[in-house]
Amino acid sequence: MAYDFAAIESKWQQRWDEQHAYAAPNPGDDGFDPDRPKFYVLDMFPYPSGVGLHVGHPLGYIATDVVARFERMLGRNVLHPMGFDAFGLPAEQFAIETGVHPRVTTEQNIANMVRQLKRLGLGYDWDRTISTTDPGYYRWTQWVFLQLWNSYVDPATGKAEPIADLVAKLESEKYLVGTNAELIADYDGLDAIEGQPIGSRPWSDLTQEQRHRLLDEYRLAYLAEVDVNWCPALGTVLANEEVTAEGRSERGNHPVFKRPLKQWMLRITAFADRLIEDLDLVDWPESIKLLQRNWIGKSIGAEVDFAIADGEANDTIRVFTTRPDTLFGATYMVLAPEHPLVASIMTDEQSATVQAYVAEAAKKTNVDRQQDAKEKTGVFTGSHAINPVNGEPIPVWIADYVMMGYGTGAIMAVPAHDERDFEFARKFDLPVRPVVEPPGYPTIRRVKEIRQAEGLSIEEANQRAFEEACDMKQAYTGDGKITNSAPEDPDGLVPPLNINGKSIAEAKDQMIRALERRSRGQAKVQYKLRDWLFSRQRYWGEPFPVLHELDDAGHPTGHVIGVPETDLPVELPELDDFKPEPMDDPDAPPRPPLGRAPESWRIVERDGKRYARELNTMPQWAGSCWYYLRYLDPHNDEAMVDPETEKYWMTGDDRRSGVDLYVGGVEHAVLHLLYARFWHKVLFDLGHVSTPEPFGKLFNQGYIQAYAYVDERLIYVDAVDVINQEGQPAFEVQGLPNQTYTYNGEPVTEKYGKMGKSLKNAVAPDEICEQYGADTLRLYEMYMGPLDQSKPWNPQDIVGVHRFLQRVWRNFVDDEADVLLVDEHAPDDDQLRLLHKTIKAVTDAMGSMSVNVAIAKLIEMNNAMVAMDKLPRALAEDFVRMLGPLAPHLAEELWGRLGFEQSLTVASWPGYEEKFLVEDTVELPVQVNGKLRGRIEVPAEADKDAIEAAARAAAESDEAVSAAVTGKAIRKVIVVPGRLVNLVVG
RNA sequence: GCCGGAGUGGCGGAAUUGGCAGACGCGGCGGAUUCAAAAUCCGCUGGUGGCAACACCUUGAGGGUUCGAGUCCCUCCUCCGGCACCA
Repeated sequence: MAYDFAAIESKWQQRWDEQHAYAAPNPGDDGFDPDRPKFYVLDMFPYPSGVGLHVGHPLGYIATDVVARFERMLGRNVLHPMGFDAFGLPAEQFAIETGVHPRVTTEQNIANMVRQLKRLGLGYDWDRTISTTDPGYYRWTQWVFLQLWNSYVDPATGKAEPIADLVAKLESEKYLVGTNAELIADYDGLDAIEGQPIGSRPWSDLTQEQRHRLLDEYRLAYLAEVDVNWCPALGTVLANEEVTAEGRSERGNHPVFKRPLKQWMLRITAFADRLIEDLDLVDWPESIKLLQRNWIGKSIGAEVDFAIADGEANDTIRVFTTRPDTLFGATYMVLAPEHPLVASIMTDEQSATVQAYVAEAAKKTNVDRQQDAKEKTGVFTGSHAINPVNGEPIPVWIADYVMMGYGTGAIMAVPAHDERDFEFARKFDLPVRPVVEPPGYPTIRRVKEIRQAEGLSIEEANQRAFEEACDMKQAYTGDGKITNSAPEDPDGLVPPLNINGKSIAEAKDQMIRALERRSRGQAKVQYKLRDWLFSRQRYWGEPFPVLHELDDAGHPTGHVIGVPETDLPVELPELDDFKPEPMDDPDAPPRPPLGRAPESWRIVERDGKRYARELNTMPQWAGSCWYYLRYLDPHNDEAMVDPETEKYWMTGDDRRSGVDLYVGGVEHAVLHLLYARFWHKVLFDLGHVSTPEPFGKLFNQGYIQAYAYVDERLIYVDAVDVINQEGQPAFEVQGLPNQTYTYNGEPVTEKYGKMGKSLKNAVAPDEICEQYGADTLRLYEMYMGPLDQSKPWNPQDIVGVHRFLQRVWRNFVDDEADVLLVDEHAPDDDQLRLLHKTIKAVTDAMGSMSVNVAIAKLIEMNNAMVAMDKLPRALAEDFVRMLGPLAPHLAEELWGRLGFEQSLTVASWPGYEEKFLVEDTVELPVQVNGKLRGRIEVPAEADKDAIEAAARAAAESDEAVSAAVTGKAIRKVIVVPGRLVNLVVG
């Protein structure tokens, strides 16, 4: 009988399904063994799309399945779950087009994908599967949201704590409330009148309304008016990543506008520091850590307040700078065009120019601004500000190279030491004053010389000296010593501050302290990270578990209460029409689809008051922020997850905290992976989870790429139907040089990219399973190359691994007689050595996720076994065990034929480590003058002397070695234990 | 522009992390089987020279460290990813 993969695979898939073979027991369940260490291996769960999986999707799933099976083999209690991230725009869009409710299509899509996944023989614990759209699931998404809403970050601890604790601290006057709603704990040192710090008040002085507002300022989930990407044609806000570079919606290509809207926000910025620091706790690719660090974008510097010289006396312009040390070099200031002070500080003469510039800037999108970045533009406001350290008035400009969205939207410009400021100063002929002396350049002395020689002013001499030092080509941003500080203030208003000769780091420090003493600034840490815009005007998402209080007239009062936990979930109402409402007017108020829900859903009465439900829904990312926790205890109605269960799966003694291995694509580097870490930290602070980080080890799999073809209009055509000039299907005979391709007789051009629907080059796994079987597909995908690399799908290569499986089959089973070719004779020493070597290599390779190498070793071993007359049983059994994680169906079948009743792929391998991982002898290469001449076998424990002695013996006895040494003296013997011996002769 | 990562046969890729470069697979060539084809099996397959054993060359380019470099250091080139006026 030939290798009948179809029969074998369906037989075993059915059996695994019936037996719930991959169900992992929780503590307290039947079959739970507390002595087994846990191993939690997780895939990034997919979106259940209507077209199902293509062969690129399961790449990561197969890898985790191999690891899961391997770890199970080593005796661990393995949790390997799968679920679906099913809320979101595509389902809704599809529903709008077809009129079928998204729940229906979602369920169909999930069923289809489960079928596809099972067909690949992936050993998931299907009893634990979840879908984010299931009310039993999103009930807990809402619950987590309420945790956020009911928490604040305490300034003393930096941790999330219940908002009730804040109330208690305010009531006991542990905290007073400052003028800007800041919490003041240690008010001993502040100026006080009658024991109370100026400008601060106790909680008891606040009105009900003020208390409400104050708490809302601190909640981790809050409502705020923010600038959002508003797409009137789609009737919804969009996330930045849903907007194209041209400022249009990714779906439908409609214009997108920036506009302020009141939206739910999550205070992720309160965790910015910890999100950076705790990256040190996890085993993630450095590139991903770097991406997150850059995204959070921490800058350490200072805020400095500049008084306005000739405007209203009270106005100050606050700037953020990372270079407070260069404050003496600030020769002008720049405000972003959107800066709120622009209108009040421009002079009458300049107002027309300024207004024109501001209006022009408002029309530009961010993208235009970037494209215009090469040419700086700006206008003078007519006003001046006072440099707080030398009292000098400097002009205030407006320019769009300063962004309102970062820092304070205003900068002090130091053209001598900032490239952008330099460029701007050159263009508008503003003074450039160097205050950092490049090493080796004596600026101060040179300035003096120039002044004496040419009788120039300080300003002019500085300029000249700087031109010499920097060749006037660019700003000097390197290290150096401070110069030019502390010029005298003619009015004597500002005490001189001399920091000349200090290093940049020292000068930053001194400058900040000086600013603090004068109340003109303070140290400040700035982040690029923004708070997370958390609401969408869509139907197919989680409803918010909050209620808006209404007054008697039915208008919102602005007060919000949380829905009690016992009333969760807030289910999505049934709607006949869930379309978002398109509108032409970009300023019209949004009308989210939930506004069309029946009044019985929208309006709630509680304690005699009327409340309106929130009509926005949560964004796509919400459900995926915590799903890895729900897998642990998916049917729990009492809690998100049982604490004991959470502790067991998320903490391990000898392993990393959290999920032991998390595999997914890089595209989630800064969104999902950052959001999930944020939620996890909140849950950690509140005591709901036991680890500070959710994912101990992260692995990014590469993409499967494939050729794609575009016609003359640059539109992708179905790749499978493209033929080359010989009439062969291009998709099967790939990568040939100098080919011409046609589609329906029309010429097309070959491209190359990520496999997927948009390039029309997707290959369905079902086709491959049909033709070669799931084991072949699994093996091929693992064999293509390193898991973290992108690699081309090449159908020709599939036969290679298929032949391997056929060879394995023939090796074990006689084709004609259908009998086993294995008997009880003992393997000889060479065979055993080969087996040990292979198992060691396979183990090492699997451990380092190099599954492709592990497969190569198995092929090598099988090729060696083919040459044997009959397989010794000991060899055969261990070979099948190693094959188990990679080709589980075939391995199960052979295991059964070897006479075992118990399933192989859920069993552990007893005695594995003692049996194979102990090496007693090692083979060392022997070199003569760096050239390999022979090998010696020495005990693994041998010390340097013993190895040297063995090598000297080989120089006498070993033919090749002695030939190389003959006639020459051994001058030196280099011994690297465990590695090599080198005889230096001459 | 800045920050990452990578360059090895005709192709995908190995190389115990400084120790026989090219494992394993594809493709190619030759052979077996077959009326024939597909499938399958066996042998060869980095380059140059040689009938041959063998010799020499070879990991993007150039230099360096070392008994020994694909691997480490410096300079340059190319490709891929991320960020992009972030003060």
